[in-house]
Amino acid sequence: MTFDLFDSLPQDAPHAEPLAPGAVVLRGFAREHEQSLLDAVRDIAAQAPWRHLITPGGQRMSVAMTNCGQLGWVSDARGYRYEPADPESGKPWPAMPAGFLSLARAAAATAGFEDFRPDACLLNRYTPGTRLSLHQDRDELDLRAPIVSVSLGLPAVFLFGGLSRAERPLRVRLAHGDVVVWGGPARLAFHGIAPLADGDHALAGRERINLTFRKTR
DNA sequence: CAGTCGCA
DNA sequence: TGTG
Repeated sequence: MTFDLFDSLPQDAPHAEPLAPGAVVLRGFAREHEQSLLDAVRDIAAQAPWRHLITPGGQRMSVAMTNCGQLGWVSDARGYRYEPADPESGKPWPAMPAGFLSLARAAAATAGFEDFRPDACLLNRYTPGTRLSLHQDRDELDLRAPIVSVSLGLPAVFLFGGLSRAERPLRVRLAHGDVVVWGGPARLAFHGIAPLADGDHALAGRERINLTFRKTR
């Protein structure tokens, strides 16, 4: 990886807001697809219902999760891993909608990561009070590929830290339609979501939906 | 044995 | 709220 997003980005992506080398917020990037994205989320949740996973330490996560794509992220007493089927039903995860794939690819390319081919999409549902404490996405085998994260519904404060837990994270407000991409030198950055403030979104109601695209292998 | 997507 |  020899590129630097601080140098390579802003000209062709006017709404790009660099967070760190290898990390950028694309403001409103997903907005034109808001309705079809939310429709697809409903459809996925009808096949693989939202559920609260248990951490290896035995704690119930406040975020409700489901997945689509070839593989889905799961957590239980045995640890974190990617599974080809929903452990609740034994059925394969719902297919990744074509629109999800093209949006994730376009966002990655805009951020300087060409040819992103995610094989997993984790869907997170936040309601007021829900949080996700600082963590790294390190269960993927292919760390060359970036993470692409799409925000829908209520706004949230995104915590974006460094490669060590001790570095104080930036606090960035993410609104409906914003997309964050991080990879390269930022691929293993610690990140999280502060407790969600109450509110009411015209399309999503009292919820924030986050789509996180990953290439796991 | 390392790490801890949560907690004290 | 930062750190183990």
